Amino acid sequence: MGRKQDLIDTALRLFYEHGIHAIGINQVLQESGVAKQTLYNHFESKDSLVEAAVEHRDKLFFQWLESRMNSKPAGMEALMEMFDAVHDWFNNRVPTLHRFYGCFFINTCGEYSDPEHPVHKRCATHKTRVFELLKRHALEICSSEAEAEELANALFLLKEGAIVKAHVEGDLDAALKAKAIASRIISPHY
Amino acid sequence: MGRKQDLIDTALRLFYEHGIHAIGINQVLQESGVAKQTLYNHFESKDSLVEAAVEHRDKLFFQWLESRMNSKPAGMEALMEMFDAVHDWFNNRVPTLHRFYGCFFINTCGEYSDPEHPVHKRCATHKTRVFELLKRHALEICSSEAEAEELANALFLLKEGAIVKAHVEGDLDAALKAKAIASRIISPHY
DNA sequence: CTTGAAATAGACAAGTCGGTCTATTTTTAA
DNA sequence: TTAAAAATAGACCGACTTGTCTATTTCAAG
Repeated sequence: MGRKQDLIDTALRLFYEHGIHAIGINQVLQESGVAKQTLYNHFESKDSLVEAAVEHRDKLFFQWLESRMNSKPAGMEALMEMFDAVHDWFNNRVPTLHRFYGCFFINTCGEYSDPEHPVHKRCATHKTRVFELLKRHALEICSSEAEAEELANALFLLKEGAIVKAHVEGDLDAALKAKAIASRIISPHY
Repeated sequence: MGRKQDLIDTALRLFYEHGIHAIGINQVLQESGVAKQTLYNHFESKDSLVEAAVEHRDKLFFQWLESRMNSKPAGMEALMEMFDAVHDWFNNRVPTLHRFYGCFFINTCGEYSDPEHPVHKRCATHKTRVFELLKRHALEICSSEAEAEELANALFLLKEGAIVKAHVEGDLDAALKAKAIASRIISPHY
């Protein structure tokens, strides 16, 4: 599993930092120190390497976020912890996620706009997974499923907005501002 | 002004739909019907055409949003109108803005991650302009500058989050959901 | 009608793209 | 130890990249 994972790691790092279409296969090979034939032994095309990179980022990011939220009591506190977690991410305190260059999935959908493209779909799946994570915790403090859905949606939008603001405008406190708004939304819920 | 604007229009359309690095100069030339030398007569490089496209999109988008908001009484109603406006955008009812492929500025920052790059900076400027527009209206219904800043920030994050959700997950009602959340945030303000 | 600017087509350069192929070396297992 | 599998370097392919250059044509103003 060594070479294949090296390729995925290097590809993800370069794709995340510079965008996917800006990075050529040869650069991935050079920086990973893997031979070209080895790449095409493990992947049938660049696109399939891209899919693997997206898949890997999904795993990295989701596991990280889930474990951060699980470090707090389910419900309110876990939901608030999410904002502290992304705050750390924005400020480059999460080595696992590399330096912050916005959301890899948002960036990637900008390059694969067609919603039917497998890469775009894979990014959508990631976002849906995160949303479900929020909803699970929202259910702990809401009196109905519909209310939990609404709350999870509000927190999700604030989080996505904060990611955009942090990346585009370089606002490193975007997560904390989002958290403040979230806490005002969440308080009537308990 | 004919040929130059043709180039900008065509470039913007293609960049928005497919991403910037995925589109070559030759494709812009072919689809606009302009000769290569004419392009390099008006622009010194592809990057400078990219900057012109970003500038143009800023103008198109901002003027559209501002006029939509100005069609309502300043303050609360104008702020709510923003969500109806982007709802129309998401659902392809604003021909001026082309078919919806997410936010061109967010997408572009995904391809130009370096915050010092002129293209990235230009995208940041756009977002700041929109934020200031919101803040101007927030001041109409807030009792302090700080409060207006907070309100504008909340609405801004919800709007950005809705754009992301609409594009990545294909949620065409994202703007209406954001509006519902916004109206609950905004009501204590008056 | 003429002159000069603007636009044209298209060849050309030097380099990169994704991808294939061959031939050699390294690693792994029986 | 030996045989198969995996990885290697690097040539090679055709297409495409941004950008330059020449030579011709279109067009508008005097």
